[in-house]
Amino acid sequence: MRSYGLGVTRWSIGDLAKASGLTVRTLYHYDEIGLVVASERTTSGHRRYTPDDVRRLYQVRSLRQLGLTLEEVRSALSRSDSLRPLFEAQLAALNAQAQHVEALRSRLTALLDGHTTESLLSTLEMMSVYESYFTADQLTDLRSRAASMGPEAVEALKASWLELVQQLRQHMADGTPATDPRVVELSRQWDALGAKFTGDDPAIKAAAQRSWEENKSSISTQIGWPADDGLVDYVSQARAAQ
Amino acid sequence: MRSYGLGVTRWSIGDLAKASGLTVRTLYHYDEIGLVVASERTTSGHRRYTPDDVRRLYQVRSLRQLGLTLEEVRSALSRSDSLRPLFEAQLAALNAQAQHVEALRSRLTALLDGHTTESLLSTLEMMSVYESYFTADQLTDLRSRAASMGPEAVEALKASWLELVQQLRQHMADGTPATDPRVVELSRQWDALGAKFTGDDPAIKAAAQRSWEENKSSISTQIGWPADDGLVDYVSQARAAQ
DNA sequence: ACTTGAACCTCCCGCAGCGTGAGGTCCTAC
DNA sequence: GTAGGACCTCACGCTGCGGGAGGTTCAAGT
Repeated sequence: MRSYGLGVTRWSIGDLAKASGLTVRTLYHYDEIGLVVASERTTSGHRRYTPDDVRRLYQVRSLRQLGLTLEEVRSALSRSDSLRPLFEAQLAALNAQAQHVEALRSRLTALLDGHTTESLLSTLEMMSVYESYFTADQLTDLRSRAASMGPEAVEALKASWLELVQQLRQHMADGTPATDPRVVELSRQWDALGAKFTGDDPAIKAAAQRSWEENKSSISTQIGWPADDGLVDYVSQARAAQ
Repeated sequence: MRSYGLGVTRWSIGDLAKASGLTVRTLYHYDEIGLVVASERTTSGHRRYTPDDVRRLYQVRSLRQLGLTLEEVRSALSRSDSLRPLFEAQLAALNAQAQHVEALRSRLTALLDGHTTESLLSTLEMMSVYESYFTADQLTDLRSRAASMGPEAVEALKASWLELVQQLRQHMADGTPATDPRVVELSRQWDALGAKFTGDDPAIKAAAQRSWEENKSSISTQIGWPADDGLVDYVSQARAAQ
């Protein structure tokens, strides 16, 4: 910082960086994109920040500390009307982000609590391959069943399952109504295949049926499958139209 | 998907994208970086994914859903030892992220609850310019005082304040001990300047003094100033050495 | 007056994880 | 034969800077 008499005060980029706690590179960047520009230059080209520039920088810094992007900061400073809507939107975004992080956390803790070290990846793979349409309890059953079935049979079932899912997604993408006979037929194959996985033990079947109904809406968030996927509901509708 | 008899099943990139819910571009990307490569190609160069490729893709997808980066996924799949340490590290990272989001949220809600629409930005600016060394209540007082002082006087004070902060940061960076006479002198200027801001109303002064002592450790987190900044403590030490 | 080291300047590449064309080839169906 | 969809390979764009190269300029000491 440097005084030129009569209260005329200018800042060099390095001093401003130290005072604000930002880096010189960051100030260059803000200058480049026109967010905080040094209003003056020395004859040799060195930036000189005026008090107005400094004030703007501190405004930018405080808005950044609320988690806004640089573009959001720019528009916040350009429009003179209320900042409240912007802040409320930001709060909503933060809430969504918090929810997302929380979902990841709960899944990870559940995984770490419930499974032995070696089974982590295989459990994950099962969860993923079977498209999250079974609960964690069911997956435990399934793994033991898979072990007794032998790897080839499991591979064959997987392939069938994947083909089913792919065809159903195709119909969804095409906008085929769930009541379409072809979709209904696929949903029956879906259930039949599910039965092969769950086996013919009536206790497991009943439990699968029950937990399916109970969890179908929460499974997607539990396992992290995007909630707007809709495949589960699609199949449910087809099953109902049967 | 396509069968070539005897259970030999290959997937085209489009079908695999539909079945997995990822985009074709994503599969290209995974192929480019060698994360999930199509083991085969047709004579014309079209990718054919084998069942092993498909399984690997689902493993990748499930690990991605836990919030791992692509590099973390790669190393997780390459090393055959336990995934538990990796998952625990990821959980720790998620916890830190949750804390960060929570801090932002609380600051925003506090702002939205406590201030009128028009004062949001000016409050933020004050908070930022005065380096978070006053509480929100004090800032309310200060704004009214600033209004009665006139803008030029306020600017002059701001400039002095910024210069002080810059010099103190410089001493901190240089490793000057807080007991150094120069630093002690600066801390006295700091207090004197603070007195100018808080005015000579003894009630405000006392409140400022009290809340300063009460809040000095929590202010940084409240306002979001990095906790490792240390400038507040540095000044406190210098004041004590006086 | 000269030197030296710190501070400053302007390019420019890099990062994660793809999105989004551009421009060309291939495959299948009619 | 041809239309349209699926596939291919570049290659640039996004966020918010970090970091380095290679060249001036400034302030202080001799």
